[in-house]
Amino acid sequence: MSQKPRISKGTRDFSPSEVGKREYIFSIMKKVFGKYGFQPIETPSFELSETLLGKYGEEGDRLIFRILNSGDKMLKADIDALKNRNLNRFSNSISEKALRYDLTVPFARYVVQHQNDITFPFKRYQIQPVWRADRPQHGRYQEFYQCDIDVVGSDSLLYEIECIQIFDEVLSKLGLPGFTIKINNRKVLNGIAEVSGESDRLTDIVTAIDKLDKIGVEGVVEELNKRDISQSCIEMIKPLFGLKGTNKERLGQMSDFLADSEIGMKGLQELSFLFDIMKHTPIQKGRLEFDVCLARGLNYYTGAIFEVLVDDVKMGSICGGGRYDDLTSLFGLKGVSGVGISFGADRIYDVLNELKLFPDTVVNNLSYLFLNFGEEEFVKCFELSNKLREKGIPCEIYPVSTKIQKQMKYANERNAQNVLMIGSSELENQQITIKSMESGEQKTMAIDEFLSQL
RNA sequence: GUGGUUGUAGCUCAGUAGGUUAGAGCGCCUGAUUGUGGUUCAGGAGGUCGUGGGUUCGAGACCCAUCUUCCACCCCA
Repeated sequence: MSQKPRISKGTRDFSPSEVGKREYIFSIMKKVFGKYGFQPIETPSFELSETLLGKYGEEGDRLIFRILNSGDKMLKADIDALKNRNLNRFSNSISEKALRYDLTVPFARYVVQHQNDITFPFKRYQIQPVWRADRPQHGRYQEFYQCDIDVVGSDSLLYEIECIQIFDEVLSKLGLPGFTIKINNRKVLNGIAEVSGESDRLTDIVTAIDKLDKIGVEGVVEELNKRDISQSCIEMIKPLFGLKGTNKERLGQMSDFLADSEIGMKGLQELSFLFDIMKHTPIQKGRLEFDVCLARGLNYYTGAIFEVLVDDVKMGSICGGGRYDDLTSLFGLKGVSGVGISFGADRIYDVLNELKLFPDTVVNNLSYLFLNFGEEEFVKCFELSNKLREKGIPCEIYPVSTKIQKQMKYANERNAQNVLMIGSSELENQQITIKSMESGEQKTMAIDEFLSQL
């Protein structure tokens, strides 16, 4: 009985060229992260449910993949809870583990659990897949990679600066011609809420403003109305949506607006510091931009927030991040401030693909293919293949002595750069024929000469 | 989670109003070409029409369920 091959909703296979491209992205990231002193960690693909549940809000809990208990543990199923439609209780009775939903919460757990072994400030990066039971859409999957870097245990603004440097360096190294690094500060948003007399409605204001890109000024106003924000407040913050001028000018306008808010002014101070320091740093392809309307949905941010947009490509943000003050307190460790950023691997992949920025070498990794002309010839090729591999040159031998036409076709499809031929005449004269698959040219030379020119 | 949308050969898609044996292009295999690929020509293989029910004398087409795809919302990378 054969069955139709299928893969689960929202997942993808990655073929050799795709993995090659992805690894290329990761390798550049890792190199840059390492240069700034970040070290890799990994956490398990699944955690105890209690570690994850309740950390992402009600909406988030719904999207966490849960792992069904197996064996006798199934007997713990709380049938009464099911009958009473108490689904939370029922699912807890049949599941005690869940797939990782993001890298931040497991990281917080890790920091608290290993607090005595860690030297603070602790700088780590983590590149692993995460899972969400979301409904798939273009660019949204149920399994995808996250690349996070975080520093915990210091509230120094130095680390905000490093985040900006890393954004710039990674994305420039990947070849992006231009991108905007948007910066804002939650304290500024706090100040806005405070000044406009709605400080207890911060979350509502933030989620509404966050949609500005998508729904425009009128949309945001409507959204604020829907959320019962007072008219006077709306009128007051509306002008902020259209701030003009340089970063410095905009900061100036904001400082007029926030003059009466201590926290707001603190946020502006932090931002000014960042922009001042960045003057002393060579920045490559990125462009720093202060955007008061940048909000980011996540609620745990308390200081700087970041988002990166690529120029001239229709795509949402490819990176994001920010400062959070109390993430580890969820697991009982208080007073540990952190700042972290995340690279959207899938989106970056799509952008590089669209802009054709992947180098050829990422995909064409087979330098030489030996054709197979028979047993004796094969032995010679085998010897030579070892020598090429000693030099780190990727090569392969065609496995059987079949029609040359077929072997050439294989070379073509494998994207081999060159074909090596040792037939009876070459064997007799200790020679080798090299054919370039791109130009079609070929030449015959002594085997020793071939080896010495590699 | 809410509303909509899609599914026919390996891929992209035709298939009229429900009516014989479900088609095309590309790809694949074989040969023209036993030491030369990406071009050409000739031939060939490949489909339980997503799955399960139902309506009908008869279903790829109509109805229901389910899975999947894509889209909008919620949310998010």
